[in-house]
Amino acid sequence: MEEQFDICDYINMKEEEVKEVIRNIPSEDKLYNLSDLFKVFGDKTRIKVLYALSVTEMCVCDIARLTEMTQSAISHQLKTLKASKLVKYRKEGKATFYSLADDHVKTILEQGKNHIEE
Amino acid sequence: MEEQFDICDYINMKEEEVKEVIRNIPSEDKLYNLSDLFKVFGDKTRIKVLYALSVTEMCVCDIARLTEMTQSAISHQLKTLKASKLVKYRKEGKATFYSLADDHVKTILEQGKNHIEE
DNA sequence: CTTACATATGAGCAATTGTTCATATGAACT
DNA sequence: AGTTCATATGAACAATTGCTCATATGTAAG
Repeated sequence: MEEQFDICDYINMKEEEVKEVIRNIPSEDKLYNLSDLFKVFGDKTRIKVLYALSVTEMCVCDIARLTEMTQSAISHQLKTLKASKLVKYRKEGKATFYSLADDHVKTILEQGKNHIEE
Repeated sequence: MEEQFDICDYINMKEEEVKEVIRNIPSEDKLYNLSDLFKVFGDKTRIKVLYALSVTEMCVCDIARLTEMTQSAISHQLKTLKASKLVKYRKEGKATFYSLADDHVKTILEQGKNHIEE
């Protein structure tokens, strides 16, 4: 059995706790999805968009206008938000209206706000 | 008054909604803090660490061992987590024991998990 | 079928990020 | 003092990211 990490010699934990920690750490797959989801929230522009959409559905051009970003930048970001299933959309003529996909979005934003506001 | 964004001509919203959207978008300062907080969750290694610490406090070397990362990588990440007030620590001899700063951490992870698991 | 408008998208670039490696700090023990 | 162990930190590098710019797609109206 070879050491692959340059870490300390002793384990400062009870055998039982070690097992529970290992059991508690999600699978690589889940970690990947989870971090990917939070990455999406980790950008000012996207958070602005989400807050805007938490009021009402909006077309791309109005999102751009109210967030003070270019149409292109917003369009790129909406693609990201769509990929994470945080927003959905419907087409109406030339316009595309975006809205929040579900209530998780608001809840996650709310929890984040709680943390920074204390 | 000059146009600074290459967006559409019309506003597809009621005057009232425009006002509410503007009111609802957080200040630059708050957006900065919020996105910065979520950025911290946006990394597999840091999420692993947080899940590990959600079981029990642990010293750096044990975190490294159980997350299968190097001591240095973990130490750097703990610095980030500390800066966001997601973890706290106490020193005991040569070792430093880290633990979750509060329950928001678990709640935020929980909400994220809820979103990806549907 | 043109033209105009709304949105999407690809390439390119600067900025940010996570890891590794080497080294520094600091505590405990001889 | 010197040695060992646990942790922290700085520099460097590859990888990722968010924007801009130019252009493509698609819809509606003339």
